[in-house]
Amino acid sequence: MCVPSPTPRRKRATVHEVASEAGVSRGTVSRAINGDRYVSAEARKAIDAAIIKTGYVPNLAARSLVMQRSQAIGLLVHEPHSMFVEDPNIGDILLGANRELSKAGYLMTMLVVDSEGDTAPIERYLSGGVVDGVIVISARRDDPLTAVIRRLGLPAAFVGHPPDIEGMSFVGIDNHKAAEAITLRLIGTGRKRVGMIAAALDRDSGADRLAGFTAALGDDFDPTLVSAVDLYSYSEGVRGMRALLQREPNIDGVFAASDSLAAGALDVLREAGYRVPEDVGIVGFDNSDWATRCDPPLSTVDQPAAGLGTSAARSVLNQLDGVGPEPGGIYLDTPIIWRDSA
Amino acid sequence: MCVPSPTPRRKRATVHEVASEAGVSRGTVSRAINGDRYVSAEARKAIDAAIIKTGYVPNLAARSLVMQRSQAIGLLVHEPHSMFVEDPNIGDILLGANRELSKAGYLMTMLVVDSEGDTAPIERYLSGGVVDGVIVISARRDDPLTAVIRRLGLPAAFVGHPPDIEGMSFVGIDNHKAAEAITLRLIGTGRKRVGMIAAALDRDSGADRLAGFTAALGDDFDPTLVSAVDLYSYSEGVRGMRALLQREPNIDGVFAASDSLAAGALDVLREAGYRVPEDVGIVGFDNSDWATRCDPPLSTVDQPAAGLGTSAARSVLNQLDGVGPEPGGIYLDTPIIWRDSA
DNA sequence: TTGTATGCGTTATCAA
DNA sequence: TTGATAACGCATACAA
Repeated sequence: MCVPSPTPRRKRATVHEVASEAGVSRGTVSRAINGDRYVSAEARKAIDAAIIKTGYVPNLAARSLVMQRSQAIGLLVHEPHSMFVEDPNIGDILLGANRELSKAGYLMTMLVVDSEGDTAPIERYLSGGVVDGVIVISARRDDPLTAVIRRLGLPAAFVGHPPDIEGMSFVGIDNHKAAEAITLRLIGTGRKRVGMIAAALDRDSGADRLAGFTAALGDDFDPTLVSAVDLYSYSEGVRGMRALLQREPNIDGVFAASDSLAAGALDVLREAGYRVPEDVGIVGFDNSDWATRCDPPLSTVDQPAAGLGTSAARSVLNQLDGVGPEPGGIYLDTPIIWRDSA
Repeated sequence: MCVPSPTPRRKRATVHEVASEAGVSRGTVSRAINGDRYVSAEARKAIDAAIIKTGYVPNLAARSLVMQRSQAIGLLVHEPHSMFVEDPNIGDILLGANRELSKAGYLMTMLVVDSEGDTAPIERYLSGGVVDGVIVISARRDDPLTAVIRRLGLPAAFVGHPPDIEGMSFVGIDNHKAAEAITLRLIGTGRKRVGMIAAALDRDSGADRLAGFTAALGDDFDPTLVSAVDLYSYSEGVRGMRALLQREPNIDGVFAASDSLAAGALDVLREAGYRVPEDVGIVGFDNSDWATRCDPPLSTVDQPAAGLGTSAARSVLNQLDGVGPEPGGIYLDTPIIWRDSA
C-alpha cells in the first residue's frame, strides 16, 4: 500500500560546495557573498558561476546563529478577524511598516495573535532570536505578550499606547485630543443633546476617544448618552444607535468612534425618520471609505495610517542602532475632515 | 556628545549554562527540554529549577539549523492594501489557517508581498530554511514567487488557483460554478438584459467568475454588458454600474463579482431611479457584511473563508508528512444565499 | 588577497 | 540513564 514517505527535502547547496566548485576556500566564498572588498575579481567570477551552477542560497538559520541577528522584524497583530474586517487602516499600516523595513534591509514577518489560542508559541518565537525587534499592533491592556517583550528587552514599538508599556516606544495619534476636537466642532453646530457610540473600551483607542468626548462636553456630559459596543463595525453602530434613541429620542448629535459605526448609526436614524444633519448631526472617526460612502458623507477625523506603520518601523530600527525609545512616544497629526453629516 | 551605542543585547542563557547550573550535562538538559523519557526525576527537577533561575529560552536558529526544520509555516499575502480593505474574507482565512497550524505545533508567520517592492528578500527568506512550508494567498498569474516556490520544492498550498501552479496544491471554491449558479437563478427571475461587473480579471477568482457568468448566459451573452473594473470595492462598483447604465439603460439584472461591488452598484441604480429588485435584480458574491447591510439585502454566494484557511494549512501539513498534493486541488462548497435584491 | 580554524546553541550518536 | 562529542551552515579572526 501507499506508505507516506517524508517529503524528499531538496538538497540545498552549501558554502562548502560552492567553494569546491569554484576552487576556492569557504572563507572566500563567504566574503564574496557578503560584499567584502578583499576578493579578487577572478575569484569573484568563479564564485558567481559556482553559485548559479549549484543553485546556492544561504541558510538563514545558520547565518543568524553566528551573526546573532536575523535581519527580520516581527509584527504582532491581534484579533485579525475583527481587525481585518473592520479596521480600514490596517492594510496601510502594514504597507508603511513593510516599506520602511525593507528599505533598511529588514524583512517583516507578521504573527497573528489569536486570542483563542495560546501565546506560548509566540513567546518562544520572540525569544528565539528569529526576530531582532517587534512592532505590536493594537495590544490590549495587560497583554501577556507585552510582559514577554519587556522581559526579553526586545526592541519594540507599539502602534497605539496601551497603559502598561511604561518606558517602551509607541507611535499613535492623540485619540483624546482628536475626539475632543471633533466633538467640540459638533457642539459648535448648535447641538444640545450629544451622544456617543463608544467601542473597544479595553483598547487605548476606544477608551481615549470616550475620554475626549467627555472632556469636550464638560458639565453637559450625560453618561446615559454613551452607548458602549464591542467592535468597530457597521452592525455595532446599528445596535449602539438604537440604544441611544431608546434612551433619548431628542438626541441631536452623535459622535461615533469610527466611520463604520457612524454608517450604521446613520441608517438607523434615517429609518427612524430623523434627518441628517438637520435633526441630528453625526461625526465619525478614521476618514475611511465608509465616510465618503455615506449619504450624506461623514465629517470625520483623518487617521494617518501609513505614517503609523513607517514611524513604528523607524522607531524599532533606531533602537537597533542604539538610540533609545522617544520618551512619551510619537504622535502624528489628525486633521478633521468636515463634510455634510454635521 | 551622545554617541549611539548598540543596544545592550540582553545576554540569554544557553543550554550550557543551564547544564552547569543543574550539575548535569548539556545532553541531559536537551533531552529534558524535548520531553525525552530517559531523564531521571532527580535530574529533571534540577534542570527545571536551573531553567527558571537562568531564564533560559531555546535559540530557535540553532535548533532549526541542527533539526533541519523550523516548525514554522510561511503565509504569503499579496497586496495588503486593497486586500485588507476590500476582502471581507481575509481575516477568517488567516484565523482558520493559524488555528490549524498551531494545533499541529506549527507557528504561522505572514509575509507581506508588496508589489511595489522587491520579491528578492522574500525569496531569500523562503529559501533560507526558516519556514518548512508555505501558504500563498491570492497569487497573481506568473507570480515570480510561484516560480521560486516550485524551484525550491517547498511544500505549498495556494488559496485560489492561479493557472500556473501545475502539480502544486490548492484549495478554493469553484468560482466558475458558483457564478454560473447564481447567474442562472438571477435569469430565473425573468431578467432579459443581464450584465456583470467583473473585477480583478488577472486573478483566478475574477476570471472564473466572468467565465461562469458567460456560461450561464450562453447565446444570450452580450460582451457589451460586462464592465471590468480593477478591485473588489464599493467605489469600483459605482464606476462599473455607471458604465453599464450608459451602455444599456434597459438593463434589468446585474451580477456583481463581490458584495462590495454590488453595494456600489445598488446605490447608483437607486440614484438613477431604478427600483431593486422590481426594475433591476442584483446579486453579489462573498456573503459578507455588505450583503446584509444593503437595502434590500443582497442575494449572494456564501464563501467558506475559515475553511479555506484550515484546508490550505492541512494540505501543507500533509505534504510535510509525505502525502502529496491532492491532484486537482480541493474545492469547498459555496451555497447560494437568496435574499431580497433579486 | 586567501585559507584555516574556531565558535554560534542545539540536537543526535554512541559509549559508558 | 547519562556524558562526551560530532555535526548543522555560516562568518570571522588570524595566519599565511
